[in-house]
Amino acid sequence: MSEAAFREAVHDAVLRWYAVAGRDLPWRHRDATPWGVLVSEVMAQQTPIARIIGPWQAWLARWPTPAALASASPADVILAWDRLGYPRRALGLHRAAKAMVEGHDGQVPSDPADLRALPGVGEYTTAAVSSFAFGNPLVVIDTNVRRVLTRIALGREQAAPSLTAAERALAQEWLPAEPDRANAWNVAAMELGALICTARAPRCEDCPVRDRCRWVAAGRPAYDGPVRKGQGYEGTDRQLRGRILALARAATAPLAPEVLEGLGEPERVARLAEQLCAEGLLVHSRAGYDLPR
DNA sequence: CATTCGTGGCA
DNA sequence: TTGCCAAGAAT
Repeated sequence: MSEAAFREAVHDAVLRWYAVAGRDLPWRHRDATPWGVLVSEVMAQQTPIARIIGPWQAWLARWPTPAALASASPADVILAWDRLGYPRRALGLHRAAKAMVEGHDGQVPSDPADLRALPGVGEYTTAAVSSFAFGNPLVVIDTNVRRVLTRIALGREQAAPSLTAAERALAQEWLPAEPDRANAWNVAAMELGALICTARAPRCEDCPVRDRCRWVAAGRPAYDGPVRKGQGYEGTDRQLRGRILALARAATAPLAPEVLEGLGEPERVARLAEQLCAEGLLVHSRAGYDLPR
């Protein structure tokens, strides 16, 4: 069997699997707008899908268009983001909404270059919105797709720590030529990685391509490559920033200095609070630190 | 190219 | 119990 025929056989099996096993996520509905798709993609960056469904629905109900969000205050945006994590994403979405009002007639741009220019929109999100919202079949490469292709096509457990040119070429090679099929493959490959071909404890018994997967055929050999550095969280700046912002979200008035003292060394707390101000997540007035209301 | 940037659930 | 990791982007 040629490599092209191998790919096509995998496509067929995964697409058939997706048709019956794919999740009914709200941004996949026919009435979902490009704006809804964009919001879902930004929320999903490094945050589990299960945790964003509720917030996504609330967000779209409150701000159904880029113009609606552009009119909100940064504080409302940060509060609505709640605890999805990496709150700079919320500010990025807010700035992106303003940019769409200013430069794109209040619409999510369909031109990939215009999408890519929006704050918080990188290579992945550009491709995802292009494919899922506009039917423009750019190759979508996220952590799921990387893992799926690494296992099925290369027979290895994990992809390299960072996306390589070879991986991009592989994913492009694996993208079906026919546009509709390419778009369907993009979402189906991601879904397979999310539900079956998971990082830990993959459910190979339930995999539609278990009989074709080169990793399974090789006996599921363990990852043999550069050691990945764990994220680490306890005691980090990230943790403390999160605590500062959590206090600000819960407060209805500027945070008094003594409130912040309990979080750690005053110098460090002040440094991080100032950093949060520089990023637009807080403002510093005589009364103390507060959300940018 | 390596780091930084939240939060929470689960093996 | 705790380390791992989840639809990345920016620097």
